[in-house]
Amino acid sequence: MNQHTKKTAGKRRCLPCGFTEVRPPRGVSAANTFNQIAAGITAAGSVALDIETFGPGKKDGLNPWRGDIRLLSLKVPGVTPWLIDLQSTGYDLGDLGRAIESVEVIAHNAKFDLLWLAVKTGIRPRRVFCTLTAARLLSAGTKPGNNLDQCLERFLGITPAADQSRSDWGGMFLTDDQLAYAARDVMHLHDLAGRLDAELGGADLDTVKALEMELCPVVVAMEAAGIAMDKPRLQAIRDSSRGATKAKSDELRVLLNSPSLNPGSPDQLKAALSRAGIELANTNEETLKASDDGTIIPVILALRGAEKAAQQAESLIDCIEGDGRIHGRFEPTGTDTGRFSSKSPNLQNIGRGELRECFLAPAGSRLVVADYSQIELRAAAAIAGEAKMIEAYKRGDDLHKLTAATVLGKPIEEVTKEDRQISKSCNFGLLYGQSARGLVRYAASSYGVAISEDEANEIRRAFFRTYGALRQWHGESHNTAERGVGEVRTVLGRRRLIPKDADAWQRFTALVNTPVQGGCADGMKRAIVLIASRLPVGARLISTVHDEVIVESPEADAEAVCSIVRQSMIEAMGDLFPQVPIEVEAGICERWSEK
DNA sequence: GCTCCCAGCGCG
DNA sequence: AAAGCGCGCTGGGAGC
Repeated sequence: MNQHTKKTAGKRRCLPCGFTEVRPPRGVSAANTFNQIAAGITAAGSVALDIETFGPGKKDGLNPWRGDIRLLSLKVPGVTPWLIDLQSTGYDLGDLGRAIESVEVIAHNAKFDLLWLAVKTGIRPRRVFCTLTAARLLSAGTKPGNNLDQCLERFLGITPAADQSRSDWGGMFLTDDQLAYAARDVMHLHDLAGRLDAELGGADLDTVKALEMELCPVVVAMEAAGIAMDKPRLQAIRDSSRGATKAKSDELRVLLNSPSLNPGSPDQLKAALSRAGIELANTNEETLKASDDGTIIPVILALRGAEKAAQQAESLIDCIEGDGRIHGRFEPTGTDTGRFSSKSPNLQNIGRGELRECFLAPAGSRLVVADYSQIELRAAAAIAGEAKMIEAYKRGDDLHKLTAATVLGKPIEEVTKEDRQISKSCNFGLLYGQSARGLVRYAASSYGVAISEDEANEIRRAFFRTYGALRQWHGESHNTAERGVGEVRTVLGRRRLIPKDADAWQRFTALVNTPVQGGCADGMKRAIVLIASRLPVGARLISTVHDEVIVESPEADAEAVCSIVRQSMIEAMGDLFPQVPIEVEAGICERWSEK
């Protein structure tokens, strides 16, 4: 019954909705309480965990380098939740921190909570069950919504309560509504995790679940580490790009005789071009290039390029934290296929030019940059059982060149650079169902190679004549798609559901794309886990871009780290695609661009 | 002032 | 009938 009494002073308060608030008055240590909670957690063997955060600015409450944790909510089965006001207790949790590190942590979006804990308290749990990750693995390819309320409702039938997540968690006193909300967030996590775990097992997703849960703390460490930036260089790029943007805009306004034109508006640009006698369906790069007049169009393209660079440089600068580093977020389950997505900022679309030179190793360190060579093509060859490709890889041939030779019917020594470019676009486009028309467009816009549709058609036929197993794999996939298949899996067992309303074409592309792209993502993730477990003290993973990883290493260890990374990548991917040799290009550099 | 969608474009 | 796949960010523009 004393659970239902409400004390206004002192460090513990119990309310009818059932939780224990830990909020010692100033100058009073919370150590004894922490010890008791630690004992409870250790005895339970697992703890459900959630934090509430706040910050001075709008989005600072989501950024551990700019905001603060207000509340740490902990729950073990059979005990009312503990709500710890870290603004009262401070971030040193002593034995409680060690207890949390020693048990399994259950959290919804565990990566978020773990990142804050790592940055603010140094607590780094290793065993994790993320209920968001579990829900996403189950729902990949569909959009049911996987936030905590939606999961509680879908998996446990619990109806959502008032959402307090966006309330002010920085106030002097937290409201009863806020505390009730925080308690509720951890209250059902054990049940939810249990239910999700059973569903994962029932759907044969145990292997991919194990991988993702192992990956979670590794990604947290990667985000916490961040990448060192050359800020002055970035500012110089921003300024010169802004200058170029301004100059090109002015030039364009004169050329088009429209002083008030906003070149950033596709509508306005299209209208102005029309007045100048250039009629276009839209103003994208491809369309512009197709009607290149040699005067106006190049200005537009140059403007767009400068604008993009200025924009990206500016947004990178804004993301640099007090430690001089960018701590981007990697989302291991951010895509339908199993690839990572990246945000805040997106580190997977940094231009290959001077911007990459701004990512560097601090003094005394080196970057070890490693990427898989043509990994998707190798995976496709393995999946389709394409002996011709596999044999070529085993011989160490240049596959793009080989494809060019066979498709164009030339001896391999007569293959030109342009031929190789065309076949490169064949290899990567036709693989996923690209049509002849698509090939024409792709070759033109990506490689600057002009071919006719007839030529493209002939190339396409020749490609599939050469690689018969690929053709057969596509044929089978078409048949499966026509039959209305509802899911597709990678070799590791990762599942992508195909929406009920998908047409046969969408099913087909999902069917050929996911095992390749997703399978490679599985291999990369296995490699990342392996690398993290093998790196020497002082070296750390700092980024990944689909088929590439970056490790920051003390200069003295760089060579050793380089071989660890290369070996781990080959090993991890080779297990999934043993039919085909895996090649990794790894190098040591001071800037990302130098690889 | 805010939210939403779109076009456009960077990457693998 | 026609169709490469997978992302996130930005500014413009519409609507509330």
